[in-house]
Amino acid sequence: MAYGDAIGALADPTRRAIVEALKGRALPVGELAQGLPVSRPAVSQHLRVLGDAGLITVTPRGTRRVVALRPEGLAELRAWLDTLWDDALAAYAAEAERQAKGDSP
Amino acid sequence: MAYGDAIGALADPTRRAIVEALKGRALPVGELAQGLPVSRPAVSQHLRVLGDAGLITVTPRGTRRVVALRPEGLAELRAWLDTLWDDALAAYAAEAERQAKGDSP
DNA sequence: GCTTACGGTAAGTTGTGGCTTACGGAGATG
DNA sequence: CATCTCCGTAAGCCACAACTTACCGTAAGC
Repeated sequence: MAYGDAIGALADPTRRAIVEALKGRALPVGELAQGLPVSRPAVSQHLRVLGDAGLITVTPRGTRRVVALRPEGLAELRAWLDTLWDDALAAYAAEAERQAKGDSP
Repeated sequence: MAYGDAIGALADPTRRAIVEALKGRALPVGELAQGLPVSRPAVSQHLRVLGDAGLITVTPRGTRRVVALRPEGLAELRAWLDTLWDDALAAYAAEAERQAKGDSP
């Protein structure tokens, strides 16, 4: 159930802010933390969660650690959401038809 | 930021179980609670959260309250995820190209 | 080799979210 | 009207997650 980890990771506003900040470009941890309203250790802890969820990669470059989005991590979540969407639509249509047929007159 | 509510709602495992249970068909609250490992009041509280997030609809039918998935609630979340996906791919490609060009020899 | 910048880890605090039990109200049924 | 089922709300408890400060590795620059 890896999409559960991903959705759990993205549920936190600070972690969504991190992800949004990484949408354009990869960033070292310090630079990333500078644009956020929390301390740098807090960012480190969030990065661990995002990493465990497979949503980011961290690449050491010299003394910096460059953080980047990892598209594959989103794939599973997208797949789950899509099937959920399809099933919801199907159930919705089925219910509407039941009502149209006069299920409980 | 309505997708935030949606993602927050889906972050909880019990609420995901509720959503999964509703994938096939709409259900009254009691019947829904019967298939879950938590008490009925707990389900009621979860339904409030899911309802506030726009992910379900609750329709009184006699003395029952029938719960159904609401596909539109998923639309915004899907849209956000899709743009995130696109941007992640773009950033990933850009980073790969930077490295190929020999950014830091 | 020493120092400095970068950043992960440890320890402790606190707010909040999910759960339970107990209760109350609305609609069907006789 | 009396009763019974269905379900939402209130109150209280507890675990956990997010944050802070303090500390310690590790790579680079002089």
